[in-house]
Amino acid sequence: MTVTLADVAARAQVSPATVSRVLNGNYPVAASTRERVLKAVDELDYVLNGPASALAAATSDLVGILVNDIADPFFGIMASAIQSEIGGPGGRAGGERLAVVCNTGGSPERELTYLTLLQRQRAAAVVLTGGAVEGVPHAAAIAAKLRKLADAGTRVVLCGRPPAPDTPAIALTFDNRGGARQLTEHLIGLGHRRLGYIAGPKERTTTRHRLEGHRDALAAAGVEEDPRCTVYGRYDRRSGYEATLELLRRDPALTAVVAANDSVALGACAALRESGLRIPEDVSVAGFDDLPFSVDAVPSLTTVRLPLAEAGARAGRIAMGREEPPPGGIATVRGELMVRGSTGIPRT
Amino acid sequence: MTVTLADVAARAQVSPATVSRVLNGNYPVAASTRERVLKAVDELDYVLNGPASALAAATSDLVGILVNDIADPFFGIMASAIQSEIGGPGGRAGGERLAVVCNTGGSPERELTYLTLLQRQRAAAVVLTGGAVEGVPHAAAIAAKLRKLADAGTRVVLCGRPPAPDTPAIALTFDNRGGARQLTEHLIGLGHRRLGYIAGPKERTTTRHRLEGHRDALAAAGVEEDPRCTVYGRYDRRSGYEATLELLRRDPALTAVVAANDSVALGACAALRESGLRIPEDVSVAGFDDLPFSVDAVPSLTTVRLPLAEAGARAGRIAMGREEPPPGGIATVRGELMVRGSTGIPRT
DNA sequence: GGCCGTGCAGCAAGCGCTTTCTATCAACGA
DNA sequence: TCGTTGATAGAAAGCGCTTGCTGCACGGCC
Repeated sequence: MTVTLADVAARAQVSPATVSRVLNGNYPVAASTRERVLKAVDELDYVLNGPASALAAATSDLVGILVNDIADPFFGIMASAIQSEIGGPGGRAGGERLAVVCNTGGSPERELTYLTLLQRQRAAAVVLTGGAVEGVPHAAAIAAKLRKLADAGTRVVLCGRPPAPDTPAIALTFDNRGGARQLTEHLIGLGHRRLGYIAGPKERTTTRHRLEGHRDALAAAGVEEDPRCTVYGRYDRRSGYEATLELLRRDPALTAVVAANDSVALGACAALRESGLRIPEDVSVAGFDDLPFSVDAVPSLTTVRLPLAEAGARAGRIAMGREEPPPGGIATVRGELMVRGSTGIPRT
Repeated sequence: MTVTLADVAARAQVSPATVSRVLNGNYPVAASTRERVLKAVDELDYVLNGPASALAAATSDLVGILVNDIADPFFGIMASAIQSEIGGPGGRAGGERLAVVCNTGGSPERELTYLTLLQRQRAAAVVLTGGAVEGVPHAAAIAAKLRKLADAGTRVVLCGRPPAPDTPAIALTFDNRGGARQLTEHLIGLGHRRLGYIAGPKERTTTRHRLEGHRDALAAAGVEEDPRCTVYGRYDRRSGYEATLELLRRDPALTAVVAANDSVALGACAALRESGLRIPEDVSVAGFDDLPFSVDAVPSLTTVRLPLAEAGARAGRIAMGREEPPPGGIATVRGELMVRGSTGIPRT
């Protein structure tokens, strides 16, 4: 059968307690004893029983990372950065932790279930990334769960998600609103007045904030906004493609398309091109996030760069207690406008 | 303190054993009793203690997914597909399992450490994705670990990775060699004779197989190959950019660039464009994988489509024991040549 | 010389759950 | 009416580890 602590103890001629202490290194053990134990561990190829250890110590080395869509680099980049700080193998942290990336698909139910699963595993920390789904029942349920997790000693960090009120969760929030505003201001500054907006899924905070920023800019510039110029969709390329065709149908004279994110913007570009429109001569296109492929689009995409990796790394450190949480438990992370080739002055 | 099974039992006026049986549903319990128990669970907001349960039952509901780079959609797509079949919340499988995505960064050491961590957690299954690192010590160490995992009852599946000899691991291998060969044959068929090849990291199986397929095609067509026409790099855009400049320096007259994957190809496109070369009029470019953004490149990328999602889903099902493993434990998954706008006849 | 502080190691009591074995009880056929 | 059987429920023994407390030896100190 599998090797247990007791087997190692027997081989090293010490008590199980001593083996445990050698392995955990949290109690003085004579050097000679330690060596004997380590030798036995090695010879027997002993691997600690995680569940047993977690049970006895009432702690776990699991850290959960919740993402909306793991196939989307937006989340992949953040998850990667978080994980690199979590420790895990190769991380700088001593204790080896298992970072668990969970794919919620953007569904609040699955999010909740994953949180329960993590609670069940007595996770050491949980990082929730990306926009939340709005709506009282969901928000309340998630908040309640986060509170319970925190009560049980799990550190909870939100990365790229608005703060969860009445919750001990630390929030690193992206300034989606400000970024979107800057972007649209840029377009307005170029002379655009007829802008189409392709939003994300309707009930997401990210969607709402970006849209609000866009509208703020329009309002500030005195550009009146036709609600028909906003189309809702998903955060993917396909959605951008379809929404753009729809926008073009509604207003063939629009001169700019602002997309909810870069993938959507790429889909928009494809649709415009197929419609015989040049970018940016006929129609300007702007994205959001500045994912790695955006600079490679032709023309390269004007967008708002979000420091995904930096934010993720910081969230990871906070989750591990290796960095002070921001004052008030909330920090706003700003984006940076990247003006590139896909936006220009409107056609006359 | 936290609520335990005993608390629930007390409240429902039954024994802990009965509560356990209700929760696991693997033993007859009278309907009335079950209801009483479930009510108590609900009222107390009881959450099972995972470690304790795993310890007592000697099983765990953790499933590990190892990926080389979680920020790369290649792995994100596979991981997403695997996870969707693993069960997890929302999955069709009844038992709720926690899918753990582990980011190895392509390092065999970290891979090994993650495997140990999963072994420690007594994972129910492990899926390793993507190419392996070649080299006897590593391969042997990984094989030994896989054997040990399998011995301990963990199901081991390789997805998009060559079979691990002397190992009970089920392998779903991509036909990288065949795909690469087809791709290069396509280019040769167009009339290209001076092809540059941008390979991935030198010690990876994926790199080697794709390169071999490329060379097979060249050899079969009687095109003699200059080793200077192959440049090694990483599997990212940057690498493609730099490698292309290098290739151009070595042979300004080349008419086609074959890249190790789509990201690399995109970088190659950028470099060519900056060098004043048109695609495909001056130089053809081909990628591999057919990631979602590849069709949006301008011109859209000729590449080999790998059924990442399908393969991942299948790997997930096999890992869960919901699908028969292929005969011999090995299946080859073929790619499909996607001819698009980035390849054309060579300039004269 | 007796005492005590110090440094290490062991004992043993759990951690919260699962599961085997046993007990109970009602129904039922003989 | 009684033994038998089937369906449930409970008692209790762990699962493999951690850790508070105890035990012991050694050396320095008064």
